[in-house]
Amino acid sequence: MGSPNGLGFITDRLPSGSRGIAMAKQYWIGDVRSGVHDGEEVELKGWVHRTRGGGKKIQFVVLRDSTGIVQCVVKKDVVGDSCFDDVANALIESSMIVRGRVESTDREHGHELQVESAEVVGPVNPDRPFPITESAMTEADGGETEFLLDNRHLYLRTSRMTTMLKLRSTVFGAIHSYFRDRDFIEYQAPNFVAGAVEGGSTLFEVPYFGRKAYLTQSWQLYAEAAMPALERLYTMAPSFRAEKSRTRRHLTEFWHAEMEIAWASNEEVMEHGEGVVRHIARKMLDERSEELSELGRDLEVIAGFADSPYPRMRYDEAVDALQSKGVEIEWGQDLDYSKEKILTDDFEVPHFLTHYPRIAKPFYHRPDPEDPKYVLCHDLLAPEGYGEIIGGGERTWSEDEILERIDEEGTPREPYEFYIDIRRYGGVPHGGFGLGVDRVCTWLAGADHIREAIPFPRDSRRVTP
RNA sequence: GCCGACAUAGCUUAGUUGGUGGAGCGGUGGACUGUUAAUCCACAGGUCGCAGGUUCGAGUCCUGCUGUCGGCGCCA
Repeated sequence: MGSPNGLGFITDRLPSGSRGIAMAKQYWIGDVRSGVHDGEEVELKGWVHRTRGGGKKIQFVVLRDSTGIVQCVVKKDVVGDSCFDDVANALIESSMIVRGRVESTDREHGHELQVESAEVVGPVNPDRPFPITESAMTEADGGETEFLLDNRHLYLRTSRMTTMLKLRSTVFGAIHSYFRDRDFIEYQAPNFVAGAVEGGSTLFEVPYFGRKAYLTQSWQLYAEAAMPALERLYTMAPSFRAEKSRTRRHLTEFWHAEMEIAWASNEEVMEHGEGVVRHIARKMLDERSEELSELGRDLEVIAGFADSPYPRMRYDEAVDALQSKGVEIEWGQDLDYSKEKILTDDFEVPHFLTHYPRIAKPFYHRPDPEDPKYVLCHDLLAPEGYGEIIGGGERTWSEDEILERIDEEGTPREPYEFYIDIRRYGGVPHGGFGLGVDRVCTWLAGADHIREAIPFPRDSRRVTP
């Protein structure tokens, strides 16, 4: 059974009182299910997952904590009348402390608790029973009904969502460890910004003491400012896009893992993009194989994401490939999702698309010195129809070139003066990428919708709960 | 911004050519007692999203509104 962070027995890592901290909880259901407590007296603290029986002599309570569920057997002649009635009256999601002996059995869970005493800590009022019922879960079948979205704060406790949140934690941890193990400095950019970063129409405007400010769309421009100071830097932070997107890949608030690296080529940035995604897949297998299986994920497929090299394809090759499949596309057009999807059908692992036409990409992408019709950029497309998970490339880094690119786009220079300044004082080649963390979680979990992979999804129609 | 669906009990839903809205889960009461989505019996729970219209009669047909969902564009 999965422990909270997938590293083995929970109790081994929580030495009681070793740091002078009173331990709130000593025993974990995940450990009980692993068998380490067989024959021992334990005290379990958790929530009622389900009750069965509830008669005159014996009843069964399936107790849940963050590490799993276990059946507790409550017999009237053992616990006494009053305790037996308290347990019988405890509805689903009541919190409870039970004490008793762990017994190995050949029944369903393999281990169960013979309860000697029990107390309800936080009861549930029968006038307002826990609203997430079996039918709500079964019918939704992992999907996201309006009801479950409205009750997201309660849906979080269900096994599917708990599993998702654990996978998500592993993805976040893997991204940090990838960059930190390679001497990247974690660096924070502001979330309130004054000007547009890209495509001003997708900015969220917020009142700011009589002025207008915006929520950041990306860490990138501020990362470039720190690039001459730190040389190798990364972040994981929310980004905000006011897009009325109604797709299974978009949120208005999403977690953005971004990196920037000095003296680097598009090629080197791509190596890190591939590296971090493979590292995430590897960590998922190491720490969360059980959770992946619970969600129906084939571990062999995930192993492919961790071990196989990611192919690269130039934009021109992609256009040829699409045209040979009879897709209508003209050179210079950006590749939208429907076309990406057709391309990803040919691959079993993520693959890169590089060298887009400069007219299809914003000014900060550096034109290819070998053929300035193209820019040195890359997108990483996840297979299985999950689409783009990374966008990055080399930055326009000389003052002349950045001014030329800004002017040809018709973008005003004024808001970008600080950005141009970076080029005026010792500009160097550099690059970076942004990775959609929630998209990676969605893809690796095999979820149908990005909303399933984040605790409180935000889109154009929902900011609650 | 564009296109397309849907809205019935706390939840998931059935509801025929328009004729007094049913079920499963959850809740309550009872039976049963080593149950595994426990089972069995009974009870409670509905302004059929809102507002108009057609009709003798509307959950059902029409119009508008609101909300939600799905897809496209945009992107991570």
